[in-house]
Amino acid sequence: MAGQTLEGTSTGKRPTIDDVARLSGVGRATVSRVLNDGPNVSDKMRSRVLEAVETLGYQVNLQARFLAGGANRTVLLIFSSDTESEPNSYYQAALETGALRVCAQTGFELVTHSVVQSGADVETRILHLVEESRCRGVILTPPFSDWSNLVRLLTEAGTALVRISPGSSEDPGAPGVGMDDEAAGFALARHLLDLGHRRVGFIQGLAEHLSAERRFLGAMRAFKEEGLDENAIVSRRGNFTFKSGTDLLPELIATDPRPTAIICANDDTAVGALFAAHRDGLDVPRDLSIASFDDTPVSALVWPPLTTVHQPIQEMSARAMQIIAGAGGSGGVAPQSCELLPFTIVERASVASPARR
Amino acid sequence: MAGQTLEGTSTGKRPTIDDVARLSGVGRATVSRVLNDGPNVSDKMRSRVLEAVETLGYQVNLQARFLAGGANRTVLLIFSSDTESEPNSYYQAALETGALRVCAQTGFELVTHSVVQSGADVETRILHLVEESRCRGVILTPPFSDWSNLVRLLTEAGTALVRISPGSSEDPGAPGVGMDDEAAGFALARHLLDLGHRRVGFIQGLAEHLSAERRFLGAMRAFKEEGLDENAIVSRRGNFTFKSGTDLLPELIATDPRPTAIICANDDTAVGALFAAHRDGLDVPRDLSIASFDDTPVSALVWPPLTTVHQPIQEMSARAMQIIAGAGGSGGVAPQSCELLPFTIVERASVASPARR
DNA sequence: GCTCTTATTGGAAGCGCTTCCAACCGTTCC
DNA sequence: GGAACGGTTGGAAGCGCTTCCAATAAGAGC
Repeated sequence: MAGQTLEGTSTGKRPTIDDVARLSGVGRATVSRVLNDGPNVSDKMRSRVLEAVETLGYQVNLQARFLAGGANRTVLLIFSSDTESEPNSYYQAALETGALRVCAQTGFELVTHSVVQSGADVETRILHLVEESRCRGVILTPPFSDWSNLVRLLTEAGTALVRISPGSSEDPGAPGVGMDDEAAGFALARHLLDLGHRRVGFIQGLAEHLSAERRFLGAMRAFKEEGLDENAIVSRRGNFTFKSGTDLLPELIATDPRPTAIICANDDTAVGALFAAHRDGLDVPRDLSIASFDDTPVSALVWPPLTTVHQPIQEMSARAMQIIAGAGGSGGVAPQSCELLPFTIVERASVASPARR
Repeated sequence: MAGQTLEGTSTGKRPTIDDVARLSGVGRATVSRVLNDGPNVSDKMRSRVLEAVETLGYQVNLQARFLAGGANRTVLLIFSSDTESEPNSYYQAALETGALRVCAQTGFELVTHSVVQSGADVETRILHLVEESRCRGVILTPPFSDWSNLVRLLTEAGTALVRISPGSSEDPGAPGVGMDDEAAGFALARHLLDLGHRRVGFIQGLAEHLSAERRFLGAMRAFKEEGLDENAIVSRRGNFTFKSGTDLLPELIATDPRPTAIICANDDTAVGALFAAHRDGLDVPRDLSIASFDDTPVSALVWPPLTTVHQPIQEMSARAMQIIAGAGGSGGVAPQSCELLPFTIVERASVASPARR
């Protein structure tokens, strides 16, 4: 081979691995090994290559790397969007932020997809999305995380899958990350009981969101263990919206005897209930305590601020990303378990002991 | 050539373009043309290929397509994240949702990045992100959209760049999408004037967010045109947070004569101000009107709901995506102008005529 | 000193796709 | 009737990278 042509290296184009190889006077394969922390590279070679990379400002072409068989570093984050309703923006943004944080550390890329939940071919559409992207992993958010058929399809497609807040932690299938919703429901109910409440209303969420159902069941268990009368508890089914709260609160406080506290499936509903309470001239918490789940920012912004169960949303998605990132080339993702992150009850002013009647 | 080998097409692997070519008995180049809606393909060939694609369930490998020179369909959405503060989740989520909607229609992929704003090498880090991804375009959100050096660097790197809410619409550089902040500020101030307010307080945002400054200037223009006294207006500088509102409201209402209305740079600040008003025993809107900008969901959830200027966030990012998607292979993005989307004042209960003293 | 291992190294074969270009075909025009 | 022509078609050359594999260098053991 004639003298190594150091000239004519790059002409406006980005440097390639061959440019690096030429500059450092080594083979292309060696450069590749250095770039991938491969084994069997002498220190001398390594530093020579690294130096060339530095001077050339070389950056690998990820598409080429993947084409050639390297592992893709893309992870899909899939949200459900109802056709018209505003998405639950905080929940979505927080999940994303948590995942993004881990991405920045690990060099992964997060691609977000919002899939309209209606229509018959939803599962197929998602499957297509995943296959086309050739991604390394998928993070599925509720309620998709509970669609066991979808979970099965994706798993069969060989995707590293992590589910956010799966409804049942024993459900076989893919691993999941969530919090112990049943225990959270129990704890919040217990908190109200400890303050002296004996008549409680509950505004539930959508039945298909299993994790929300588990919160409800946990609360019911607390009431039952306390020996409360069956009809000491009144519940109505909402759909997680502000409107659920404004619409259903009147129904709950119309019952006799009137509840002294209301638990809502999520903060938005609670804020709606609070709004309705103001509207109807009730003083919170003197006349009525209101508590909820999630601890989204709005819960601290309203007056009075809401007592709510803090759900570690960012941590959940961060953990999900870690699981995928750690799954390595093919090492099976952690066993099909569901990691439960700790929750805490954030006590604010919307809850107090019931006024003596 | 011997009989076309229809057998042995795929063995567990995904079908490739060659499989399609073989099955349909045409050349690989023709398949490629069909897939890309290329010119000069007879209907007969086209339908034959399409049929083969169908039976094989073929999907292009995007990485390979890009490697071979096809246009990438990835767009980067870059957010700024302060080290620890909670991101403005609604703003972020709404921008993303808008962009995602267009992505779904156009087959683009949105990759979100959250870049920590502190540190000296921020611009370099962003540039790296962009170069490494080989993306088709970049959407820059505030305050990055006003970093003219960054804009210049990215433009020089040959990226299709669209800025969200750039501070100045005349600023040369890349195209932008926003709303007429100056006019919005003017309109909101005018609204208060029309109701009879003559003493107004203003809680500003961070000075580096130029679009917020323009709102302030617009409001000041309205006051000036009305002939209000210089010191009829009191302003304090906040940082867009709830805390800004709670902290600064007392200062504003401590002035003599006391303002009858407060304008806040954004909803969070207004919610804080409202919180402080409750705390300090003021009745909103009887004792004090509060208005703000953005119309994020929280503005409708608090009591009383806030009068605020609706900013079409989703539409802004949707438009940004369209500009990038429409920029085609290389056709220069629309001239370096800034598209201004219409805003509207959403009248709610937090604003009323000042009480007669 | 010489053969046998073992750690390094570079050549070359693709990964799946786009695109240039030469070949081809049915027309149109002189 | 033959030359020129524009619409079609398929072969082949990469895009930049990983990885298999043969080749070489360097120790190790007798």
